[in-house]
Amino acid sequence: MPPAADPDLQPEVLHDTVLGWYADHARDLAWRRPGASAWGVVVSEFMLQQTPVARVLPVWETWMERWPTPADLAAEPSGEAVRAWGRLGYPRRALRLHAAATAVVEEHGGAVPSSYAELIALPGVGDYTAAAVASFAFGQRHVVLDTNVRRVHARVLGGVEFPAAAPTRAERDRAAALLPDDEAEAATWAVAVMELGALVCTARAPACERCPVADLCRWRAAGYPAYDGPPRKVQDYAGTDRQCRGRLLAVLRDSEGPVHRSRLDAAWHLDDQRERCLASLLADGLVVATGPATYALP
DNA sequence: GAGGCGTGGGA
DNA sequence: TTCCCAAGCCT
Repeated sequence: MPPAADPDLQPEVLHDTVLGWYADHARDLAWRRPGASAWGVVVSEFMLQQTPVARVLPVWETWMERWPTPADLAAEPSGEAVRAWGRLGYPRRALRLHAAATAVVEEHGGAVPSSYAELIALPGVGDYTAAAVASFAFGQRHVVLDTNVRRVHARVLGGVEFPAAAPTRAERDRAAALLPDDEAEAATWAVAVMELGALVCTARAPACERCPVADLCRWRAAGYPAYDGPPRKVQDYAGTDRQCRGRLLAVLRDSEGPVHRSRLDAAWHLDDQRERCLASLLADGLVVATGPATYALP
């Protein structure tokens, strides 16, 4: 067998190393257990979009107990999903999950579809979530490109600290080239690389001393060059419409029935901003007007 | 394609 | 305390 151009990055070596590490270090997350349903995986993926695992766990448990199937959720008003979403953040995800459950019932007989094409057609399901569900719930071979995977690839393969702001074609091709040929192995590879990024190759403090592929890592080999790309944008929060919307929605979430406008007025001090945010919540369908001056969850 | 969209916690 | 970031999606 001829020597590879870059023996450090033989795919088989990376596969074996990462898969071996995953076998020993994978977290025992509820949605990964053998008995977990495809619906359970879908629910977890919606909740995990931009929200840490630790905060998702308890909500996922109560959610799945209350709505063990898509039909169970679809049978309730979407407002119940928003209420049960609690403080996970980005509550439009709750609305989309409810809409996805409805679509599963109406278009797929109540069973979560298994193909990428059908999955990505569901509300709130983008490229990542479609690939993740097809891979994790159905064992298929897909490029699963989330923030963890992108960071691991940027470092180990690209030799840089962070990936570009948005996935590039080159990144996608690189990930595809590295995907194991075997379907089952590819599915495990996808979750294993994600887990490595989540537990070891983290954004702020990578634990290279615990990393199974440290010896293969180009970023490490290059001496950990500092990030020199465009500024990575951090979102402001205090005083933004997002915070205002959150305050308003919290009032409705914590109330049994419709609330009077005065309750919302007390939740935010700036009149113009409060009105604008209430209007946007109504437009999003997160809030409905139940009377001349009363509002409720849908 | 850039910007909007929640919330909480660790460093 | 402040800053950064956490399994994205949609317009």
